[in-house]
Amino acid sequence: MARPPGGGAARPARAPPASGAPARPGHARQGSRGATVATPHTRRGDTRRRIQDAALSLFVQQGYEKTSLREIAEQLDVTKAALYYHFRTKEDILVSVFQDLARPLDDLIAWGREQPPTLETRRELLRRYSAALDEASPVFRFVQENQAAVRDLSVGETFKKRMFALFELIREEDAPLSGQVRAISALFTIHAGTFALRDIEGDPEEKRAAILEVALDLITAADGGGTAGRPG
Amino acid sequence: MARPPGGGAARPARAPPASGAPARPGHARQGSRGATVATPHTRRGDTRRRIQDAALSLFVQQGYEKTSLREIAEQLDVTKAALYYHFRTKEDILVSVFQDLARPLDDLIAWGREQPPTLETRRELLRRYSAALDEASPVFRFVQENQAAVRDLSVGETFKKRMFALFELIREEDAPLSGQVRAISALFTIHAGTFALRDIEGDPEEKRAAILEVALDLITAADGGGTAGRPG
Amino acid sequence: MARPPGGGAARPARAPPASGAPARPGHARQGSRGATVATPHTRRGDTRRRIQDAALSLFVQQGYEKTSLREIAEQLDVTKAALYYHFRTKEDILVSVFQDLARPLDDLIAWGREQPPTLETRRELLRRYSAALDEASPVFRFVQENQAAVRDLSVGETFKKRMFALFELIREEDAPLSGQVRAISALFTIHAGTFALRDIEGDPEEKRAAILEVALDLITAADGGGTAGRPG
Amino acid sequence: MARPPGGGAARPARAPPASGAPARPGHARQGSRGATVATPHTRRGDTRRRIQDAALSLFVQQGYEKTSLREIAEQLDVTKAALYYHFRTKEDILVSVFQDLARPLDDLIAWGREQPPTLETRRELLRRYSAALDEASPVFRFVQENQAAVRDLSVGETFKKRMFALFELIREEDAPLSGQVRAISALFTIHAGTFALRDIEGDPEEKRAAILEVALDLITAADGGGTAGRPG
DNA sequence: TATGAATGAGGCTTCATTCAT
DNA sequence: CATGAATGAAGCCTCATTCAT
Repeated sequence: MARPPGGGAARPARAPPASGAPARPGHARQGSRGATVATPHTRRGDTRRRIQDAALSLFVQQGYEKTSLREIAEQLDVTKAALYYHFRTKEDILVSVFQDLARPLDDLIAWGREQPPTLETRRELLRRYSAALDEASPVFRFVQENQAAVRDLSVGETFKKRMFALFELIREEDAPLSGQVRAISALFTIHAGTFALRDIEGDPEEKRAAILEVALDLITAADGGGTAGRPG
Repeated sequence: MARPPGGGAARPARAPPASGAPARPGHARQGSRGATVATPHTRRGDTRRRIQDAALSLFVQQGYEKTSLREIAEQLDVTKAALYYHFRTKEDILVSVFQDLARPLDDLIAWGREQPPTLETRRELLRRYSAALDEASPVFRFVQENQAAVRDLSVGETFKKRMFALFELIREEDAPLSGQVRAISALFTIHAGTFALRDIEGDPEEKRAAILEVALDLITAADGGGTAGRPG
Repeated sequence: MARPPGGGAARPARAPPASGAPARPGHARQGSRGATVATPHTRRGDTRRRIQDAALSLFVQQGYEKTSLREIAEQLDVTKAALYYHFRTKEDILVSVFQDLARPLDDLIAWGREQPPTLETRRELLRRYSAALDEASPVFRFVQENQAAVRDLSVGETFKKRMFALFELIREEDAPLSGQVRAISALFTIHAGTFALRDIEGDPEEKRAAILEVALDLITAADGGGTAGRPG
Repeated sequence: MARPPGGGAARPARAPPASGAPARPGHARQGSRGATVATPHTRRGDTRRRIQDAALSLFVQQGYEKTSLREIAEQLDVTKAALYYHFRTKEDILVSVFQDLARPLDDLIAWGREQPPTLETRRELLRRYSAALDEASPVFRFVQENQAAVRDLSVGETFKKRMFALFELIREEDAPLSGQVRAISALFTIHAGTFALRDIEGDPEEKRAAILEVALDLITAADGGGTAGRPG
């Protein structure tokens, strides 16, 4: 019977995306692939990827619930049935996008666990998180704006776990409550700030720097103890 | 029919149901009514309110898109058509809930505009915002978790405007970028912190205090300038 | 129990519209009553009439099926329930309008039956029919445009019978087929011509005259026999 | 999905179902297919056509508004959703039926425009119109009986335009008013006569002939001027 | 003489999904 | 590698109607 791939693990033989190699940098428009080294075949076997791209793009634009498979298919000029050749369900598309795009976060957490739990580690975590956000931005934004929809999707649980893990790495276990809050706040500052500042004036790079600065201050103050935002 | 109550604002003069008085304090659980003064609660004529309560409750639990009018009706043991007697559309239910529940935020903004733009005013704004959040929490949580769904609902625009107005009051117009970020961050700390800390240990009142403390520090530091978290 | 009148025959005591007196001439806009002698009470007990007027007006504008009781009620600034105080069903409203407005046609048929079946009688029937159409135009137009909708309403059967009766009076029983067709054609010319020529140029009175002239010619030719349009 | 067949005109190149060829002659009863050349009628792939047939049949029987998609679907033993696979809306079904069936009228108009505007042309137009009516009868009858319903459907405008075009061809531009009326009357005689005489005695072919004769007389008289119905 | 509240049926439409080809 | 055809469930909404007050 038709539909060999589709499954989570059982990918078709062709081009197993394997570890983490091609990384998909831009992810900007549908069908985007490598940047410098142009992949020659314009549309050959990359349908799966194109679906992911289109789906994410629409999910981000309109929300998960409000995006129908019809729309995704239409945007790609493919039939709905084609989507089902590549993915088992609508949720599966989302999951697959996450598997690819949330890796930076996984890597970050893995890295964090290997470091000593010093202030500098925590600061570096924030720096790296900020950078990661810049890259994988769509997924994060998607999660932020679709919390309710995503809550009882497998992806929701996954994501929550990761954020919590990150939080665990960033806070100082036995700091006072205000310290914990500062840690969370640092995280949120990066997270939400990134999106909130979009609508506001200024050079993107400068803005990112400012956000990071504030977050670092927060974490530093957290370390110092309750004297709020003042390490010294 | 000629004048169903469902109309936006222009309610008919007669039959003034809850023309502003009882303010609905808790609104936490479905069907919750007055706290101190026992409202008789005749279960007749309060259907409109019951719909609002049930709807909000479900919207918060499952998200706006995933909550169907059928569910709302079933929960109230009423037909769907009954909902349509009281409200013109699904969105209208949401809007009406907002009209009632977002007032604290409006009041806060109004108050803020009458004050001199001093640091102390900004601090007081944060304090009051924190208190308001505690009360109207469901609506705010709803907005936070349903951003995508709410984006192209009239309610979305409204809410965004209000948040922006609040931001305008809280930031110092010509502070450096990092100051602006700190202002936003203070707001988010209260906002998101309130929800994020729910899943975490500790006494609610203490947590609120800690969150507020951090936010106040942020705004204070913002005032001091770029020296991040350190006013002096 | 409420709802004393409503029924077809059992009208409330107040102002039994009785025979055919007030005739309702203009029927132009909602609430129109006598022309010269202004009825003083602007809105007292005439609700029944106002409903009929509004209903007919909407039925004509939008069609019977597409006009809802809500719309009628809204236009009168009354509740739907009020309509049900005056009429038992939606169809009843239509029926009542017909009862009042189709009388000219009944009278015409009655008159025709008392006359000798001469050509001149037939010609006079057409003349009077043309005049009747001008007055009761809305109902006729309504029937013409809502044939499908009206077909299985009691009103449909009634109307069909009347038109057939008129046809019987106008045709010459044992004329050749083409004569019969000419008779029908004469009727249709008046009927449809009245509506079709609306969108076209010219003075209304002149147009009516022209239509009548053609119809009279047709009936005259019909009388002459098969020699098509030539009496002599 | 990407390209459902339901699209208005721009059908995809492949899968050209009925791209103009078989013209669907009778279309009288539901499911009727070709007459002389036995179409295999595999009951597979002809669903679109079957929908059109069933729909027209029901539209004619009960009227457009009173025919629900449920009924259509039930009659075909298909789900409502199946209808939506083939057509985008209820109106679309109607439109598609028209596109196929109103062509004879279009052709007639096109032909008329190429002829010199002589009396004989006008007479031939009537003859051909009478023949066309006989064939595409259901659609015309449908329009006649559902004027109100069809008025604000795209199909209504279209049809009106066509009838007006035909009228323009048939009348003599600068004839006196009565001449114009005669032209319209000729059209209506064919149009309405065709339906009105159904309920009446006699051989169909004879009836058609009689109707045509009267119409031709009318147009001839129109040409002669005001002497109504008399060619000589 | 009406209204307020509600109902049950049904309308059109869309969705995620399936499966033979 | 994909399409064409279809389904069952459900969505939002509107309608004519009822009945206690």
